[in-house]
Amino acid sequence: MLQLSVLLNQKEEIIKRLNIKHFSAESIINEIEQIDEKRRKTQTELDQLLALSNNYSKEIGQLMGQGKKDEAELKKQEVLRHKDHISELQTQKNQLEEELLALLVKLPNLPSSLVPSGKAAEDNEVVRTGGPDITLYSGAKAHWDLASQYRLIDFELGNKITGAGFPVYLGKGAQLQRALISYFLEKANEQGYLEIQAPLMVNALSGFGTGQLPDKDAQMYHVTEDGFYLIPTAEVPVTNIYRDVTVKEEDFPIKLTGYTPCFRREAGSYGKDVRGLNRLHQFDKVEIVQIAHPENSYRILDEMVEYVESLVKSLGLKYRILRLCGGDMSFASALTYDFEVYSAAQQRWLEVSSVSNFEAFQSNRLKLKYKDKNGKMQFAHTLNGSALALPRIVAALLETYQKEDGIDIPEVLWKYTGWKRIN
RNA sequence: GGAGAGAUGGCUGAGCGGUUUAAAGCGGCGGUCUUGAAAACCGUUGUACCGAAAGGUACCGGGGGUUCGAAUCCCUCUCUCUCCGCCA
Repeated sequence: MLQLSVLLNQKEEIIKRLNIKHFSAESIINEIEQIDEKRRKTQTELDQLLALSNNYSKEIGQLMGQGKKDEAELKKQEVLRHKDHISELQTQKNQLEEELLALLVKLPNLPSSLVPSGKAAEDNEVVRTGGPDITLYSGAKAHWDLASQYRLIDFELGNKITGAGFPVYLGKGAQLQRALISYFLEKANEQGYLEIQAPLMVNALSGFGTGQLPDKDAQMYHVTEDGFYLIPTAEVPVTNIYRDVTVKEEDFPIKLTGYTPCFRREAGSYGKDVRGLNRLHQFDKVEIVQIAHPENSYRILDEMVEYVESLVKSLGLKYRILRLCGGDMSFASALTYDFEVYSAAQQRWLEVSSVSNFEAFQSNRLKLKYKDKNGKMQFAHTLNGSALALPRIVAALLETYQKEDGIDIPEVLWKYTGWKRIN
């Protein structure tokens, strides 16, 4: 959520920058301006009346103490004259505040100055490409065929138990999942991230804090009976640890990591996008989160990108890093780098990580602050990234390392799997 | 799931409906003293909003109500603790 004071002071600039996200903000901001003005007026008037009535009440108390009941009674009548007006103003003020929030929440975060203008995925900027070139033997298979040939993943079974997009991993398929999770967590620990096991369901306040709610909730499974949401990413519970928290300036940066399954409804997806492991309703992911001093957040974003790159590299996958354009980035992000690995058999790029700086956008919703050197409260910056999401990594691993008689897995995983080859 | 008790500032913990403008202690910050420190003593101590400022308003788990006036009384929700039941 953008800060109201900033919004009103730099109106033109903000409208211009939101254009990069292809969001026209002018009418919303104008409306905000009007409502805010009404809100201020209402509060000033209300506060004056409350002050008046508080004073009368105090006097009544004193008069009662002195036994001057008649005088007290007169004052009571005086206060009663304003009572209706006070409650009217109070209702009005609450209403205006609600309206204001409802509008504020509609505005996406401002893109940083590095964000390329552009409408869709094709307009993303390739920052760099890395990893080995892959030449497959003729007759190489897509990961879904490999998965069933070696009995690693049973999509049909998941279909039976739950529905499409909930695969069942078996044997070495399941072990590979566990190995990747352990590997990613151990690496994050080495980098100083505190490992967290967080709830897989969150309440609405948490969903609001990180920006999934309101309006963007079509992506989440909703447990209506209890008012909970299944998390679409560990970002939600992990970042919300710091909701309503004032951190000490010297504690920056706060580094957290967590493995969780992620649940996404993915309404409207179809075709080759959802084939095999390409897009699932439930998948595993290790997430890294940082809470940072505003002065350092972009240096930290670079650091996180470097870290994620080291992971992808260590798995020997061909990859590329994209700087997302305004049209392709998320609502809450100021700058996002996506990592894609090459699916050799499908001959397409698959997104396996998204690393973002949200600046103060989430903090403002979370009320996540620190006290600066002058003793003023300021919003912290939040960042997060996948490190990494498993299914597409598995898809790329299977396809990249397939031979005619088996699949070799990267050496870094051996100590977690206990074996080197699928055959 | 049932019964009972509770939720007060950074922490502990008082608080007959009206000098509560939330006591006191601890902690934090500043100062005096000291070569330095400790001790002692003095002062200070939250957040949000309105206001150019002076100042004002709100906040005692959340929401609502009674009252001229609510931390205090009533309703309701949430959470915590104790006991019982169930259970990995």
